[in-house]
Amino acid sequence: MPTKRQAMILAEIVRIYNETGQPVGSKTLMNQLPIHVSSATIRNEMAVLEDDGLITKNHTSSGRVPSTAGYRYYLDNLVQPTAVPQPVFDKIAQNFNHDYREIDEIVKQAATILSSLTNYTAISLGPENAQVTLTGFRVIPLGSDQIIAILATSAGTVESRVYRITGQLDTDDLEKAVRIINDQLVGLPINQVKTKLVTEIPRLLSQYLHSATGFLDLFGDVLKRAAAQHYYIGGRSNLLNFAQPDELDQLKSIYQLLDKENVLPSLLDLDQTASTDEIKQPPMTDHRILGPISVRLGDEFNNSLLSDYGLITAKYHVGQHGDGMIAILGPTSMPYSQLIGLMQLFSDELVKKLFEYYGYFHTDDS
Amino acid sequence: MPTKRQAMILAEIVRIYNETGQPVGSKTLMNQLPIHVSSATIRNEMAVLEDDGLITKNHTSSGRVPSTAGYRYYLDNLVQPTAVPQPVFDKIAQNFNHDYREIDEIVKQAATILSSLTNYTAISLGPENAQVTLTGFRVIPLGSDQIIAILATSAGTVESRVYRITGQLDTDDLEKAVRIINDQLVGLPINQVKTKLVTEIPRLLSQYLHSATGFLDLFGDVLKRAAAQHYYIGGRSNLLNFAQPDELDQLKSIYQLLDKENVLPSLLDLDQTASTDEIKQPPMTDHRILGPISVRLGDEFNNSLLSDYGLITAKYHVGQHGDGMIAILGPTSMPYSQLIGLMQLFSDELVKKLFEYYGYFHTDDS
DNA sequence: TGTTAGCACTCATAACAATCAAGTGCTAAA
DNA sequence: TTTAGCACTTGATTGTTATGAGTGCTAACA
Repeated sequence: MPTKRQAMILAEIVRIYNETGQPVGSKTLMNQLPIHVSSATIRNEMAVLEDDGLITKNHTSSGRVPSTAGYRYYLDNLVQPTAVPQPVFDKIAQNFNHDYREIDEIVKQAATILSSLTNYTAISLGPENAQVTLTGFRVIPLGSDQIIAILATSAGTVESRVYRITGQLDTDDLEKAVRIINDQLVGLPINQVKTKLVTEIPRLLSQYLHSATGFLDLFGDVLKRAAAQHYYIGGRSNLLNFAQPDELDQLKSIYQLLDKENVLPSLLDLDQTASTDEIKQPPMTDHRILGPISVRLGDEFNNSLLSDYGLITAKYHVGQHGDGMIAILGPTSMPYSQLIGLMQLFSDELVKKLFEYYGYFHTDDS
Repeated sequence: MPTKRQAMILAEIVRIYNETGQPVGSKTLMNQLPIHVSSATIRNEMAVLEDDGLITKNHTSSGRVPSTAGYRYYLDNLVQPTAVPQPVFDKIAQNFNHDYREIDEIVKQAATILSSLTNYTAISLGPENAQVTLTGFRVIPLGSDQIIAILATSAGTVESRVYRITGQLDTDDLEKAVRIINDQLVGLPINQVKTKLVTEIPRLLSQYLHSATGFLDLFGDVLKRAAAQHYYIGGRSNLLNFAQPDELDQLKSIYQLLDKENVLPSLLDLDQTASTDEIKQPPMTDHRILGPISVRLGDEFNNSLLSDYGLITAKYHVGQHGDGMIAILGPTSMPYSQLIGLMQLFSDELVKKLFEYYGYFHTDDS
């Protein structure tokens, strides 16, 4: 446990290292610290901090750099969120000042704004709710051999997709099947819909239809799309801002990681399995700081590729419409105090915008 | 104009430089060339090639590297497409061996395969046809204040989107408007639909509806989406394979260029204006080689960012369904002979796959 | 006239030593 | 407990030298 003065020095090292990007020496600290002690005293304190594993040096005679453990301690105990400057606030308000027709537009825009404000890579996850129910399913024939399937949920999302009918299903059968789906499944949470889809529904359908498999595939497909987590990544190219030129290979792997579908939710501990199954093991080191915002650093990921990266996540809550998340991916060394302040404000603004959207229509009946 | 032997030397320089990435010296050439001349002779020939601007050297005593003009000459006169090896062919066939439900799936998959085969960034543009006509438009109410608008074209694409009705339009008016659209516009090419939409249609609608603007916006929006060029970029991260570590800034700009919507078609000289307006100026240096494949190099782009890049494009033709394009973006120095051979084969396979898709349904009525 | 051997020259690159500056650890005194 | 002082370490910078790949040119040759 560092003393108060040691903690102050640690915080100052974090601050200066973040500003300059250079290791911090005892002299620099002496000039910057509010207390007046000599550089030798600071050196002694730094030796203790280093013994505690909170700071390291690149070589025997270099300044000190916060270690991952040092950042961890800083984030858990020392960081103070900074107020967001007015121009930034204005920029957020301005960029969010559109009428959105889809939730996904808002979510996507959130990632874009957040990345452009921070110059890091931003990730946004739309609001999700385990209580989302199926509110309707329709199939409309288009021409002779195509149909469009439309599925609506209580979250206000509508998923539509075109399918080609290969002749196994005629129009009467389709209508019957759709009626069965609506009678049996509307009003149920998506999870229950999924389970019923493999238990009761096939039996029911086969009583009325010749061949139900084609239809089940189709419905299952639209359902999967409607229930899929929607996330967006903004400012991918910002990873290049702080990448080490000699680590291009690693960078490439990270890009591929980001592009790989559905890897992200697992990275964020929002693994899909959590919604259907019990949570098998507690999430990894989940150091809570300042309400819904948490930070994951380097070795706390279960992916060694990210050992030099940090991820700031903020969960947000949109009333009965569920929870979502926004995140910033950057180097381990980020201006956390500013970013955490920004994330607090930004998630509030996002929630407002989402409520505004949901406010237009009634989620209960529809 | 280089002599035959000079051309042979140029081709060999291109080949060796591509394999090794190193400047090519006279001795190396002496050993590799099929003709038996001394290195001094080759030096003399190289001096001529350098005077012609076809090769350059990094410093006074280094080997030679093809200049952009050298590549240009090579591509226009010397390159010989290589046959695609069987394993590569198998991989294409294997990766294309799915049933696709949408054209866009095929187009996207094409970019993915092409990038993974070449380790460069691949771009695919779906088939487009100026003769595509509107085949139908529908509006289906969902609940009390949402509708889904569905627009189908003769190209087989179906565009659907959800809109929120703000109360200006009641159901009767909507039905009327949809009927007018179908009566007046179905069967017309998209371009004509667009022009009529701002000329006759508003008058017609206003005769029957109280306020037509909301509906017109809606229809115009879906139409725009349906008529938009669909392209996909695969293997973005491959740009990192050959990027110079000291040019990360440039790389970042290129990533942003790729992410910027609709910049790509203009890059490919398929600017959208070309389809509606007359082509105002002839496309830039469009050196045709080997049928529908052409290559654009460095300074031939109207973007200085790409001065070190090359773009191999192949136009493909899917019968009456229109033309599309696939492209590979890589460094100026690429194994052109192999890549051109690959592009020829690959675009054929893509066309096959697209015909297979279109074959399922009849484009004339539907 | 085209080709070749030979040679001086150029330049990038690597290896090596010398120097410098930043910063540390430790000791002894206050 | 704090501080001044000092020896020591290390990375970065600079200058020097050697090496090697490759060129351009000249003169001899077919």
